[in-house]
Amino acid sequence: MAQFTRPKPTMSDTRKPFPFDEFEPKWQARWDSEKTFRTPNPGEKGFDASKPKYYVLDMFPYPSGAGLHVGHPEGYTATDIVGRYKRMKGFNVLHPMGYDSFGLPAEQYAIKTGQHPAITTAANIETFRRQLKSLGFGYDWDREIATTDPEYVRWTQWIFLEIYNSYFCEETNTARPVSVLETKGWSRDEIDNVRLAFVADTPVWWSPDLGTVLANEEVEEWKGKGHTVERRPLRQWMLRITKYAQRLIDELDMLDWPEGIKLLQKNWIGRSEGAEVKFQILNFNSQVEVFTTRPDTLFGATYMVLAPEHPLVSEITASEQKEAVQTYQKAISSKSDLDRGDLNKDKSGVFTGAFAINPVNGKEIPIWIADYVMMGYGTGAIMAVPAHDERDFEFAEKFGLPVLQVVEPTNDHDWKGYTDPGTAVNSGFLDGLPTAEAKAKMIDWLESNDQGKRRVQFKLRDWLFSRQRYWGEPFPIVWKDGKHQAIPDSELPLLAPPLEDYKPSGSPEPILTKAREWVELPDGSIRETNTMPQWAGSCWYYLRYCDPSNSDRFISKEAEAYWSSNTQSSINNTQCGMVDLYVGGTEHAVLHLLYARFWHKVLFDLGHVGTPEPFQKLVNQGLIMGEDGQKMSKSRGNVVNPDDVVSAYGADSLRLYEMFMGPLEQVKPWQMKGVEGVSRFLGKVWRVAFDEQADGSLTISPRIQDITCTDKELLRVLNDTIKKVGEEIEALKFNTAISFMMTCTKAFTLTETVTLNEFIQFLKILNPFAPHITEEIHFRIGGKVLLSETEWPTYDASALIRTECELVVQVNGKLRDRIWMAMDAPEESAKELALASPKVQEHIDGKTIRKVIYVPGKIMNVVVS
RNA sequence: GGCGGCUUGGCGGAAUGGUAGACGCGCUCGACUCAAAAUCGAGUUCCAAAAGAGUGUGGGUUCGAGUCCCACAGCCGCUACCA
Repeated sequence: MAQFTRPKPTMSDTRKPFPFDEFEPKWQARWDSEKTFRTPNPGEKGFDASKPKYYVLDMFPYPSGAGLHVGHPEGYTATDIVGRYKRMKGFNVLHPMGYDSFGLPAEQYAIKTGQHPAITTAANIETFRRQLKSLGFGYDWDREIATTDPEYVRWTQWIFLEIYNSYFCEETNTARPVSVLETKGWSRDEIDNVRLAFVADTPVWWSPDLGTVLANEEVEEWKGKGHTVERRPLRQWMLRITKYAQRLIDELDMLDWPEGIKLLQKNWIGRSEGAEVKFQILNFNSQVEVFTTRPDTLFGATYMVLAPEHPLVSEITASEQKEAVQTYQKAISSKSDLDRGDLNKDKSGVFTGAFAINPVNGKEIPIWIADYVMMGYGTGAIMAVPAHDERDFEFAEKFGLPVLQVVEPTNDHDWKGYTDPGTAVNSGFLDGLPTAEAKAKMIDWLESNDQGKRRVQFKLRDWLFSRQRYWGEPFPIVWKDGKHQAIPDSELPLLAPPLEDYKPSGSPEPILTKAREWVELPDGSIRETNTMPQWAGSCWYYLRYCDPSNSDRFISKEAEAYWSSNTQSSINNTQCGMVDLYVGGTEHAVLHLLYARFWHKVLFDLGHVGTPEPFQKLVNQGLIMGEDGQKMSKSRGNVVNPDDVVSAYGADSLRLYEMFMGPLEQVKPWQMKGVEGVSRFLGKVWRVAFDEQADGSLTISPRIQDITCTDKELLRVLNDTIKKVGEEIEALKFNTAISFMMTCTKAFTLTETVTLNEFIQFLKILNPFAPHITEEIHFRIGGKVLLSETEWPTYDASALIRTECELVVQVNGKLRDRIWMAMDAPEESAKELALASPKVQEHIDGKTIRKVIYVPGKIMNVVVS
């Protein structure tokens, strides 16, 4: 059990190093009542248009019943430090917080506790808010939002209708309103076929015990939690994210995101270039299209494989193969995903009895079905080139199919199973060409002979956007005469009706169908009963923060323009994302971050927002592990509760510790001893200011004096610290920033006179990290204003200048001596001093000096042999 | 299998190609105390000391490499028959 306790309390040890339990709540109450961190919008009282904006965003939490986890304050403290720092540097800082309060987990929790999700959600939000406030974060609480608020739901639904009422124009590569098509005379059905939100019958992942379908991307997560999923063809709402695949890849280049996350998104979108090839089926009027990235190997295609679910299978299967094929199909459909993919890589398959004609040489090749070909990717059919594809090779070996070489390796690799580029052989008009050229030539041939064409294929699927659950936004859609249509804006928000029983029924019917009175409208139309996934709310919350109580628009033009302005990109000077800094966990690398980018781009295309991307700079905080180095989990009993840390050491200590643990982005283990360490540091700062009397009362230390500082060394350390801490905050290197402040505190501890001005400067730079204790000290030593409302100190560069230095002298790269000399000593005199050193002499004696490297102020390296 | 990340004292971690181990934890010793806690001070990579060795392993570039290049190993994460 990693339960932690305060070091054994003794009779006299009831007092804490500083009375955080008294002053932390006091300052929190003051910030709250004075709305210290309120940020006015353009047009509002107190708005200063001369200041540049800085938008620093946290990934808002899902308010679970478990309350805040120590992982939350990690990112939240980092953004709070940056936000408070930028504020002191003269920015209008937007630093908001809210709750991602819809979703499956909330509903699961409600079912478990037997309470309505609205009640549990409200209670959980209450807990989260209390915990967040107890950590002293400088949020603008007037901007607090929850995705379940009716006013928020209203605009989520409104944005959905914007998407619904749009199509993707291939010419402009942007979304446009479908009204454009109406004026062009498109029919209703034609328009419905191109909407960015559309209804489709597709095989989807259905979970009986959750009572809903899941997006491809969510399946693993819920399976991991022990839920079952099965494949079912169901009628679902989809969002046409695939139309944005290319832009979602290309526009990553403009973002200051970790390269790893960009790569993760690129791989998820999965672009591959190749060709679509048509194969005529022998004795049938049908053709099969395959997608291949290696059209140059077409001459080597010795068989074809269809996915078992491929619609053509039943049509082309020869009667003598029917039984075998059907048996195989049945076996595959009952196979779980795990059997088909993860665990079983053994190739299996059945011959259909049919043959396809290779368009390039007229050869008849057998058509098989096999589960290694997926219906969901490409065309659900492949041409198999066993000589140059591992999977095809394995399959051909197993079933004795011919293997024909068409690529000559460039190295001494055996041609069988050689998959890298080489030189085309046995390939007619391609012979002798390197792979890249052979691909191009084959595509030209296919296109000019109408046998295929160039094609770019993406792994990304359209986004399955509907759920059958209760705790989500209802679709603002009604069905009339079998056709869907939007409800008028005036009816938004469309809220779910109250339901007594929202437990999964085991059928794929949406739960809202139970609310008959709500579903059936007087004019005979019927409400859509699906609800939106949890992602819907998190796709645009950063926009709503900018103008949270606007009842006319999801965000006003003015607020959008101001909070999108002046975003600084480190890559090129283009302004591309709205949010300057976005901090959150890596678990959202592909889902939330991809969906939000997609929605933002649609809104951008439609002219509702002015930037093509939502988040300019992204930083992923590293996971905090348990004290045992394992992932924190209830079952391991290594979970640390932030409330316990706050009551034992105070909020400032928790904040400081989480920042001191190590680099923000790194995975780090929790160490309760480390919290004690930073708490001790804060105690030292406290004791610079105060002396404790025998009776336990505090008096201001007589060392503090309001006079001009003449202590050069103190001035040097302080100014160096001011400079470094500013730089480190900008670089998000909070751990080293804190270590510099520890060093500076030591200097204050050792000096005889603590000059007031210098000490207050120090309190200012510590303030973003430990806001409570710094305000308290400042107040007690006579400060009249809030430190957080003062300006960030500028450092005095002249105080940093050193005239002397300790020059390191090396002989052949090995450290031999250190010699004090003038910082700017000329090379000749420095050399003279260095060579005179007995320790250096010892190592150059009798040898020839070949070279002397001199870096003034740092190092001298004498090279001898 | 693929992709990404990581590897530095007893521990968390510092180091624009320039003194490896800042800062903190822990530990040791000392001061204060009847004693302890708290606090303050000194020390703490390894080796008994000197010499030397030392940033996962092996090479390379360089006057000089934790840092750059090549190969390899181990650990962690994500992904997985993507044609």
